Amino acid sequence: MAKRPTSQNVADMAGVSKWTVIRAFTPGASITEESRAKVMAAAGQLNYRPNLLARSLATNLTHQVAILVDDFENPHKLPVLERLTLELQAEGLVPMLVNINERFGHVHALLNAGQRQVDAVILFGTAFRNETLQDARLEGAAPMFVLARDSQIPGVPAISCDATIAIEELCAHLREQGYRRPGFMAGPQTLSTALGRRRSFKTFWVRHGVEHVPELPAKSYSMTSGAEAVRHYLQETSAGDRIDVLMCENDALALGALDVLRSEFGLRVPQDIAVAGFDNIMFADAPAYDLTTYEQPIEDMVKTTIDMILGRRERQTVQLRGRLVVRGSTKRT
Amino acid sequence: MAKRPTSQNVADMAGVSKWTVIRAFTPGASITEESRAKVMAAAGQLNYRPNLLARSLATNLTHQVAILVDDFENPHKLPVLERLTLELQAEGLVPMLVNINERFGHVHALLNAGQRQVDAVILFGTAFRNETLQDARLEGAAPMFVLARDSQIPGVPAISCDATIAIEELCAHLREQGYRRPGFMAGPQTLSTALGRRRSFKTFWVRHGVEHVPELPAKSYSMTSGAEAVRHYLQETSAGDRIDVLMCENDALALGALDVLRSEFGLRVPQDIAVAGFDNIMFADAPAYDLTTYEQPIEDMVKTTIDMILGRRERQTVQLRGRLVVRGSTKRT
DNA sequence: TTGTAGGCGTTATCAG
DNA sequence: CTGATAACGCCTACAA
Repeated sequence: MAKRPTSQNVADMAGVSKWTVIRAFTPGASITEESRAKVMAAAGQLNYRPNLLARSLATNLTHQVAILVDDFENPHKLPVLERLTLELQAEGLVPMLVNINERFGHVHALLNAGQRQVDAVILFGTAFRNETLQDARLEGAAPMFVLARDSQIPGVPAISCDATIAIEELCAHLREQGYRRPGFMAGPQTLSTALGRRRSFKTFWVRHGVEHVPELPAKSYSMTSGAEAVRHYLQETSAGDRIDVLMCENDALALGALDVLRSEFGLRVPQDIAVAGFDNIMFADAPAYDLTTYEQPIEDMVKTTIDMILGRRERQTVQLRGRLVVRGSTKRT
Repeated sequence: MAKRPTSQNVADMAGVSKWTVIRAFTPGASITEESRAKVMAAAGQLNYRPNLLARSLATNLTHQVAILVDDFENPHKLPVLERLTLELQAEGLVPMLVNINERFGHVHALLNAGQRQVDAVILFGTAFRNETLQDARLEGAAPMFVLARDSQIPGVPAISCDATIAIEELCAHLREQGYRRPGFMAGPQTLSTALGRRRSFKTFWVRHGVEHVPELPAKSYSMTSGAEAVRHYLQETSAGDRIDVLMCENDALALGALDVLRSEFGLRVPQDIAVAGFDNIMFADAPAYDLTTYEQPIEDMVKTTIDMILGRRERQTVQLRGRLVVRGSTKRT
């Protein structure tokens, strides 16, 4: 349990001043090879490494980035988190994971992050109100970024998947397969708009002559909510009036719906009703589901975000293009 | 983009010294109500909040905890991370999420965490060698804890689910259902021991007169590895010699196996072959799988870990009891 | 190239 | 109860 050695300790051992020690650890500082060697030898012996805390205090840069997540239910979070941490680390940044919920809200988190002097804040979640954040933004000096959904907050850029193109591609596929009675399962109204998927969906079908697109409202973006929503719909709708394809706002909803369609109502997918989702989460490709979906360009989104954080790219809302993944749940032929 | 106000700024405004300001923000410090009121008023106006970075430098306590994760493929990570962040935050601790992989190994991570002066390190992953960590432990002064698997590192306590009891319960259920030809799907040899599930499984069946328990080796703890392993087994084994129940070391393997059994070999579960897993991950309860499994006591494990971190509990390896979850994949009746 | 001040914003400790 | 001094470990700027 020896105390951490400081630059002074190393200096004493190497017979130089502590400033020379610091220079030895500063890339591109003016110092003789000889001095540097002496310092490094001593540092190696003492196991010295610069104290990043002290460095941060002096430079006003922590190299820490807060990631605010509010929906751990969604399996989609995992691959994004994996990628995000990976790329942040590659840039020497450290991710601080913050769990947002009723007890620990955004404002609280932002104030906290501010006190910890994080270099940036990434909002990676679904449920937050723009108004709340707008106030809080002033408090936390750190620049904010919204990941994987829209941002209506002025000055806070959003990095997301281009929903218009995505839905357009998806619907084109559905139409080509012959589906003409589409339905849409949307998450909570207030949040749903932030994803822009519902609007694009309706727009597409109206343009193709389908005036009425039934909507199946889900309480949250979870499997159980998806199950509930479709259950309710099927109970209320007579067989003749039913939709022939159900587009869900994300895969969690879609998989929940799929389960209910088959196990509770004995319907065949896609023969009786087709299903499509969004995100391409882990289980979407399992034979048990084989779900047609749309994959967000995770790597691209993450890299773009980090480029903005590091100022290598203009801090401005962008929509990136994902990839349509066609599987059995919508293939008639 | 105004600079953060400091205690000195507040002091000037309130007409006191900066130390008085600090006292106002220190619970239980000796200060008159009058002074405190003056300070708080000024602080409110200036939007002052103590700088945690400076505090950490002075106190040697960062209230940051590093969480080292090496397997984001496993859906089981998500609920644990959710719980972990939640409980850490409730104690005023901040989780630092570290992604461990080939490029960014444990030693690297520990050194980094050491430089950042984290108060503790939680190892939450499957793939790490004890030898590596043993060396690294000396570097990082922060106490380490192993979550959800065994620890063979002296001085590093492990908080995990009691595998012996778990497997015992699970097997008792299987035996009661009439299964007599059990097989076990294990992850990578080197890591598998750390979970203690394989050993317990064999022990149970030997005790009940089953000498030979076929083993299906999987390359990693993923769905695809589970699928591969069972595919290989079925191809190599004639129908008469097959096991009647397959226990998998975790749910990811089990679900992968289940998919292959049904979709590729047309076998019925549980009639032709039963399947059980471990962890009770999100999709285990979906009608498409309906997997019998064993749930780890996540909340209990997390709370115990945090109690140890905070020194509220002896830092010592413990095994906590989970819960058997019986579902259709093993129910004959 | 090297050494010296001074400062980052807080806490610990002691004098008044 | 309040103010002052020293320290935490590093960095920037300047002087030798």
